Amino acid sequence: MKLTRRAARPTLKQLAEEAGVSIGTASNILSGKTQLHSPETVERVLSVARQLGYRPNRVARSLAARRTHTVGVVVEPQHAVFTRNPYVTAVLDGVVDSLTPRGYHLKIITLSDLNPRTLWHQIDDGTVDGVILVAPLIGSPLLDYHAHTQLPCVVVGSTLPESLGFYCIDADNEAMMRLLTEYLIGMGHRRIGFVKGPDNQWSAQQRLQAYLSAMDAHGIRVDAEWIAPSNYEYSGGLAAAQQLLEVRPRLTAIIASNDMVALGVLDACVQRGVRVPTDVSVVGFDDVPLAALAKPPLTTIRIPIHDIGLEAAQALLHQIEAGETLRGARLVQGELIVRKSAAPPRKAKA
Amino acid sequence: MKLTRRAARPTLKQLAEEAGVSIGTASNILSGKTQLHSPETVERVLSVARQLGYRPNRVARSLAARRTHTVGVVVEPQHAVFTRNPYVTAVLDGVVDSLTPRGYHLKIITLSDLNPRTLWHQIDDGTVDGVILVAPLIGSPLLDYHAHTQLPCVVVGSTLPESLGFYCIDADNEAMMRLLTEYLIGMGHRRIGFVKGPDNQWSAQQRLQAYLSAMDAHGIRVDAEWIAPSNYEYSGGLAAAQQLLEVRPRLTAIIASNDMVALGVLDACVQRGVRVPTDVSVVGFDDVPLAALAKPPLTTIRIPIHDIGLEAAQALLHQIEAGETLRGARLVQGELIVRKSAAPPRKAKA
DNA sequence: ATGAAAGCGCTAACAT
DNA sequence: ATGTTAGCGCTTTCAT
Repeated sequence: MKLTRRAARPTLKQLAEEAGVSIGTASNILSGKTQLHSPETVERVLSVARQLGYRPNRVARSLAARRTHTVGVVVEPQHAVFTRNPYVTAVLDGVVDSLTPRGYHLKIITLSDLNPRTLWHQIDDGTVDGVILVAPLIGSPLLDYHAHTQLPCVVVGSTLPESLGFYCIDADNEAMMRLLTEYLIGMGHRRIGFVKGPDNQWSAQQRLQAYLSAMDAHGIRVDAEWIAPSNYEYSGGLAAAQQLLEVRPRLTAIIASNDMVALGVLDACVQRGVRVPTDVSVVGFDDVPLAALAKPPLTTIRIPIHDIGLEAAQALLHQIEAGETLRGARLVQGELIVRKSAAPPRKAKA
Repeated sequence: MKLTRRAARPTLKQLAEEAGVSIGTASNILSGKTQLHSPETVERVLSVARQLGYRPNRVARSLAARRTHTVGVVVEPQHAVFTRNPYVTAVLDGVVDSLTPRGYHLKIITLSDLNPRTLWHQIDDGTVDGVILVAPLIGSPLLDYHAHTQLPCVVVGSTLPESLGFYCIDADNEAMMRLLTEYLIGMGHRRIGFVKGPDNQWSAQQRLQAYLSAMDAHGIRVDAEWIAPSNYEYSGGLAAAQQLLEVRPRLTAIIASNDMVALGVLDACVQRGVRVPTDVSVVGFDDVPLAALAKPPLTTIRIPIHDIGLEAAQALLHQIEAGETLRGARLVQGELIVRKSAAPPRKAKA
């Protein structure tokens, strides 16, 4: 047990020398294959490691083993502001919860530009064993994924067409939006407005279609002016509601295609003295944490976003470790959360 | 220009052969040192790279160059739920905005346990060039940082004692809380309650002290029951307010030590029929995006969290690239944002 | 049970 | 201007 110079970080080689074993032996023992060696050797190596403060260099390990134990979460520029994106944040939480206990690490890949020339260098650069694509957009170069890389991948938050060859985990947007629309219809609403999301979001399209088809199924003609666009954010809800509140005769309900938008709609109502739900019902989608805190508390569809992130990471690790490629879509069901922002229309009440 | 087998990912060596140059030449050219070589060679190498779909293996590059171009953001377990932590989220946004344009990558290091034996393996494993410590807690093993690693580091969201040897970027909690308290006092409030943050948060302690000393400076005796604890979250604000609303004679104002807590306080008031700001003034701290959306909109202190994250990343990159070690604290000033949740006490009004 | 040796794919001297 | 070579720190056969 002689004194060790604490100059630079010790390497495996130094450790092995100090312990009087070969570098291969040290490697085995430190990566858990202890049953291959005699108890005394194991003990000696471990104790020298402790004493030296040895820490394996994960970069070297990754290079040699061709495994990084890291997964990348790829975020489109449009989503990259976490502060405004409770959805991405919740997915991230789920991913972390799944990765951490399994010893995997997390790299955030925020695409600065979508230049197809450099895009794949950022994603498939050898530093990750697989990636999670968060809500890729319609028309995104990311959809060309399989033409550019073999990296295991799972998509979250967008249900992509089968033909693209992805494995997607997402809310069942259509079923859930149908449920929500029919909830309102069942209450007696007929003149129901809709604030749609960005045209380049798959989920936005699916939610819109489901609304449209539910209305149609109930024989309700949807006027073009009942539909207003938004950016899926608070500001978009605010603006959209200004427009929808002008419609005459009045809409009795407004479906916002996500909660942030619904919060904007709510505030627009307050600003114009429109009472919710007395004058107009407002509902959201996702059930982000803020939804319950809204005034009034938002009736919405709860999507288990955290669990989706969790499951996505699990599916990815499975692909990585089993070397098996998943395909198709896993549609996760949500549930209607009835709070205070929706009520039967006044006419029906009276 | 013959056909290339698209079997496995091409390596530098293959590329070099294909282009008829040495591996060193190829390396130089692909890492931008093009002026060392003849234009024809450069062109040839680049074109072969394009044609082969060559992507450098960043792991190998990192090992050889001993630079990963990656920074780690270290998050304590207590903060690790992004969904509930607008502060961390905002810091992250700032960090990303600073890193991405500079070609650095981001690794999220969420500590699962704080076992001092394995802690440093997670942080200093060769995969990052430096780290940002997000709001390390009082008593955290992270504070032993410098005894365990030489990795460049900057601390964000905690102003640590100088003696610990860190470079910290943080809000000037004391000055800002003094400002806030004096704003209330200046309005005529005397009986001002305080919802403190967790005892293991530096910022919480600093904010509490500043409140105490501001009150003292104005000759106001603070009763122990005017102070309630919280977890810095909505739920904590809710609970704390229940308690503070019982104080007799009544408090005329409540300072929440951050915005999430203030939102809880606001809701507790609503639940008990206490009007804000008519019956009691409520103020927050941080100015997270939700603060403006609260009912009523929250009077608070704006902390430029995003900029703090941005600056932290910049300071870190500076240390990494210049090899220079920073120390001490950079205190960032905020500003009072007057909205609707605070007003003079009724007595003073009448 | 242990050691020796050949890489993993790249960078960076150094040589030419 | 280009090529050669010695690693970076580790994993993993393959011998012994």
